Amino acid sequence: MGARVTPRGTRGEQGSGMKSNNIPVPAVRRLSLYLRQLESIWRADQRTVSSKQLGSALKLTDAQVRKDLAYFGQFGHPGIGYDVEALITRIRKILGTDRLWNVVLVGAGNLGMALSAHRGFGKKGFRIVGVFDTDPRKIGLHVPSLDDLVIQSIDQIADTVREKDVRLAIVAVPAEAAQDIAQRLTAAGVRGLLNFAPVSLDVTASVAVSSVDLAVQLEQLSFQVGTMTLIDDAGE
Amino acid sequence: MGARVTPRGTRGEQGSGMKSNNIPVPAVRRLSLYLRQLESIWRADQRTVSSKQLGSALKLTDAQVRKDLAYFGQFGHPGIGYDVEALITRIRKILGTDRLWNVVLVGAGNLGMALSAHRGFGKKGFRIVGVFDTDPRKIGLHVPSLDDLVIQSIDQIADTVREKDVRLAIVAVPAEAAQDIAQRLTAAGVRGLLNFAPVSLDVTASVAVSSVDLAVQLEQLSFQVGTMTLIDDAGE
DNA sequence: TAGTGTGAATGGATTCACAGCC
DNA sequence: GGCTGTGAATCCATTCACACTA
Repeated sequence: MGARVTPRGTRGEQGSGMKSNNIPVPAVRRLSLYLRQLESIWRADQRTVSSKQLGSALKLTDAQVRKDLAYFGQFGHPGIGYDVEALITRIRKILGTDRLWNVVLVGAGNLGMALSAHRGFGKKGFRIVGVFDTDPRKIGLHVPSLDDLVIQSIDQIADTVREKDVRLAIVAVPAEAAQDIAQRLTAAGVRGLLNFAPVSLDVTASVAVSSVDLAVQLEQLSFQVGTMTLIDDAGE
Repeated sequence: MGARVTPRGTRGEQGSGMKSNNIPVPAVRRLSLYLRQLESIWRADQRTVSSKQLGSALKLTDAQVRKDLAYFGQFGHPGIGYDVEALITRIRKILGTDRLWNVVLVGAGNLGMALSAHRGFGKKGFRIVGVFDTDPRKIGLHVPSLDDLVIQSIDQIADTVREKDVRLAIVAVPAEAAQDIAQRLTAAGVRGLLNFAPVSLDVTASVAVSSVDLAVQLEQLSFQVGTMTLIDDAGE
């Protein structure tokens, strides 16, 4: 199972002789969407699905879907399609969500508290086992949605990470604090960061970072709406 | 200024003879990051920046930065670099954030309320001018962070969109409700949707959609951490 | 010397098209 | 007839390398 994602961006520091089929980054991103769609199809009591059907729901071609899935193995049955339940199981295993992940949340502001209450995480097997903040007025308060949790001081992150075998962290602190928090988290042994602060975090290559900048998302829409209008004006 | 983004995914319905330089989608995404970084550089009192410096802060090559910026015009001065202030102004204009955008927010749950309080939107020129929900117990309540706003019924969306010239909407409702809300919003004339519901929305081609699925983000980290560990085990 | 802008070359990802299977 | 898996072809994005400019 030596699946490896093609590096893109990070220029290779070393060139070992390992071949292994490289999986495109975009294919991995789509894998999550396939899973989400399959779960919806399963809830609709459909037990089998074709690449064409799966693709059209996500606005992808059937060939794209087949190729993506083929990167990870042979899941389909010619003439039949894919077994929905089996495919869900396989994709969960590939993504690593066939087990529980303990997660810590840093930043107990508006966004942090909303994230602590977010039901979607639990459904996918992510459990928030610690909430941290620097504000002394917040430390000690109970987290409403996570009833047995109390907001702790940042200094206690390392202990929690070790005790609860935490590998993922959510960073929901102001931009100025984010780099320092990232530093502390990686030093404590966290392997992946979901960053909501509007800064580009600088971390070791062995730590994965995924950033969501809410304002940037709106900015992209602003651009798209602007250019679409131009196209409309041109009379298409 | 007939900038057009390359379509990817949507197969061409028509083949007009218009050439125009196609801008890669990834370049547009990076444009927002350049802007964010430039604003940070400006706050650090630096007035000029090279493609190399801008790139290294974002882990991109200098060539990438130059090519991206060149898609939109000639901004740099050989031997000098880019004028930070001028470049900020130009990028804001390209992205359309050189003016205010009125935005509506649908869904007054945990996430919706956190988004209403998010300072990042205001800083970029996005103003929330209406908050909507279906829950009768919420309708009429004041939005704490937006003091002159009251939560309204979904039925009033169309009026607000018309009166306030709203083009963008944030969808923070449960998955089951999202498609219906998207439908109402587009019918009311909204041109771009920022969707937080874990579903793929089906809308007219003239409406832009940007989706953020928080659980999917963690799922991607789970995958990356999993494969990274495999690589570590292999002894790199 | 330091640095941009850009054609040409490279490297990846998507789509095509079809052999093979149910 | 319907559908997968996959090499080959195409399309697109990134990187290289260099002419050119301050």
